[in-house]
Amino acid sequence: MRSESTKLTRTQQIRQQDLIAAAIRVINTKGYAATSIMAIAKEAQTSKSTVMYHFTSKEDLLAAVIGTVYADGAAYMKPRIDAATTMAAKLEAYIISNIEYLAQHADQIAAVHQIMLNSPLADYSGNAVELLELLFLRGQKAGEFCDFDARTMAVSLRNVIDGSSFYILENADLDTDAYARSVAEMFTRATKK
Amino acid sequence: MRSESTKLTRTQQIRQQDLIAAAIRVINTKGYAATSIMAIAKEAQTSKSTVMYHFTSKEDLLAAVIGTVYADGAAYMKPRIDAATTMAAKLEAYIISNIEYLAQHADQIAAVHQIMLNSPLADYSGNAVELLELLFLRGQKAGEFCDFDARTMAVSLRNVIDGSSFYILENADLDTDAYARSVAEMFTRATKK
Amino acid sequence: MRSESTKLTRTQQIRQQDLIAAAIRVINTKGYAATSIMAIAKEAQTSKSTVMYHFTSKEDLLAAVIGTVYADGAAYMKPRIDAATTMAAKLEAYIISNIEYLAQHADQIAAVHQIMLNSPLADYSGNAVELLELLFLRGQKAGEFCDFDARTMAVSLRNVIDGSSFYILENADLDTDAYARSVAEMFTRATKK
Amino acid sequence: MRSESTKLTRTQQIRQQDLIAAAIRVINTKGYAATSIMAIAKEAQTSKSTVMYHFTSKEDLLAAVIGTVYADGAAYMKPRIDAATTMAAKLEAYIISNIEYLAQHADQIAAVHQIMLNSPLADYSGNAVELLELLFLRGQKAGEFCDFDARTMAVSLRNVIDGSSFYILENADLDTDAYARSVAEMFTRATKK
DNA sequence: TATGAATGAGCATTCATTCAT
DNA sequence: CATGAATGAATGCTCATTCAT
Repeated sequence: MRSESTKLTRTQQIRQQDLIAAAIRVINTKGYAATSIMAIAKEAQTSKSTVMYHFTSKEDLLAAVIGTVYADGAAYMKPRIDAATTMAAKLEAYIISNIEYLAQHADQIAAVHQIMLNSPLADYSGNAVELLELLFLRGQKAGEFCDFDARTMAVSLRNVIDGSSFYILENADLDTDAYARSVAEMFTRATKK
Repeated sequence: MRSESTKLTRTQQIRQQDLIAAAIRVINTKGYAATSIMAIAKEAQTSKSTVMYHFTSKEDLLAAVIGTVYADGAAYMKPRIDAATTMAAKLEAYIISNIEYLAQHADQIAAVHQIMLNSPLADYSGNAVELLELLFLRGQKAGEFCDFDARTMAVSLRNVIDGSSFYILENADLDTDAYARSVAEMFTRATKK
Repeated sequence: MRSESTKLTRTQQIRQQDLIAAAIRVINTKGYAATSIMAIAKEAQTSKSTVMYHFTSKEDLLAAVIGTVYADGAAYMKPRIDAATTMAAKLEAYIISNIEYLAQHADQIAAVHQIMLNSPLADYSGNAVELLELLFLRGQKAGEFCDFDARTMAVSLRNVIDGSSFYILENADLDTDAYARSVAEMFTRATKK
Repeated sequence: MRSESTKLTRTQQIRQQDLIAAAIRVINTKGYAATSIMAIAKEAQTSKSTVMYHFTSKEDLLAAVIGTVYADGAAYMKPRIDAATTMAAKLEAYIISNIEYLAQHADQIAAVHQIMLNSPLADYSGNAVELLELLFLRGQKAGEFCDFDARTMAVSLRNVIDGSSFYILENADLDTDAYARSVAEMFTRATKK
């Protein structure tokens, strides 16, 4: 869709980020259905044509929104997971860092969810379930985890985390750290030997 | 909107069910955003006007989709949960009967989810979380469950179950009974003393 | 358009009059643009199809509304004009009986106006101007009226009378008898030798 | 609705005037009810979308039609009325200048009438009747006019003038100067002592 | 690099009309 | 006599996209 790796001017990058930010704001403010290029342009104080100039298509812009958020999320989580040595610790790090990231970027996450629910864009979450499944299998092989269906556990964990963003968004006064810890404990309990 | 009193002709009922089924198929196939009356009509092999003749508005049709699905879900689960005597057994019955129902009506459920996420049609799910929370609190008071945050657990369980319909839909060959049992075991382990 | 002189059943006549009355009510209540066959049917407590059964087309029904009102008006005015012997007296009788009729059937007249303004239905007012022009010419030949352009006078009088129905409708508390007399005096003055 | 500040491109102004002219033609040709955006677009030899691009809504376009017409009518009449010194002369100036203006812009005026009769767009005619009534009352107080109901006379004069635009439009070969003089004479006669 | 103009496709909805019963 | 069902055409309007500048 979008020009993948062509070098972008400094200004170009800034504009694109502006537009992505505007798109996120519009989605969360007006809802996905009302998120037209026109609305995004107005939010970013430019013209429709300018948005199209930078992204060539609506799908392209929306994909960029998803891409940006996913990359950020992974960048935040990876070092925290890597730092943990045992599989159980990695699981805990995964859950907590993921929910932390969610809580800090609730609006971006919500926007991404809306996009993915409405347009059958290439499944960016992609191998998230598979990677988790692998983590569980390794933990079982290492004797850290008890016996359970690794795939079901992986799917369930993703469902819990993905659902969390709505829960957090709807309960602004929630203690998200406590919530993250609760979920981590729950899965620790559900997996430990 | 639609006829309140069930004075519907035979043909009317049949047509309406046809159209509801078509709507469900379209939502699951093309996504909510692409679910236009035209698309539904084409799926049902009729004309746009015929759809409007039977439902007066898009919202009416969508509400009918939700309405037909929600009622019997509860009807299926309730006796199964009531039959269980301990809270732990009730939890297991809840999870298994819910996922069973989901599996048997996966496409309808998925469609309902999409409608409810995208349009603010009366929140039918209502107090599902609260009822679960109550179940967990009672189980803890009865000494059946260990100590955990009942609300987080309730939210997580609903997230896992709600997410399941998409998972089941996307994995047609999944052994849903085994999946239901896995999820039940997982929550049994996460809650048991 | 409509079956002109075929004998109508008693019930048929009643139904048709019901529907004409309903149409007038709808036009005055909801405005011409919202006057659909459906709306008329609802007002008359029947179905769309029944309206179509009695009138075959919307245009037909609307023409019937105009026809009914015009016939009534003429029936009311003619004896009063004929009773007058001089042309000046006929003019006065014309103006006063016309405005009287207008005042007593304000809603019907208003409906007719709306229909005629919106649909280019055969000009039912037809030769109203010509007949008036003739009256003026005869009055001038008889030496009752002064010298003026008979056509302009005829057109002006029709404009004044036609405009009156709106004025009467908008000023419910108007003394219509006094108003009718004022207009009659005005034209008497404008035409007398 | 439309741009308030007159920052319009050259092309924009031209296009807008084209479309306003097309709208007037359609209203007078096909009647208000048949005046759809599609019909206007076809008349202007463009597409529906282009009309919407320039006016954002049908109401907006129709309001623009009214707006462009109303202003200069008053501008044309006022100096002519002010130049007259007696009330009788003012009345004559009013009638003649108004019908002159009408005759020169018959189609625009007729279109405006149709729009205002059918949609409740701000009542531009406003206090026209009241102003005329005042003129008559002053003339009576000054001893120039005879005794008559000033309001009825005012309403009648407006009805005659307003009706004139249709009459002029339908009789293209009418000598409008003579017509204007006839009407003026008629009201002079009807009001003079 | 940015944008004004234009447009075709699509949307939900309304409506007059036809047809079979 | 009356009506339920069905439908094509049209309406105002939105939108992504193209193109010339």
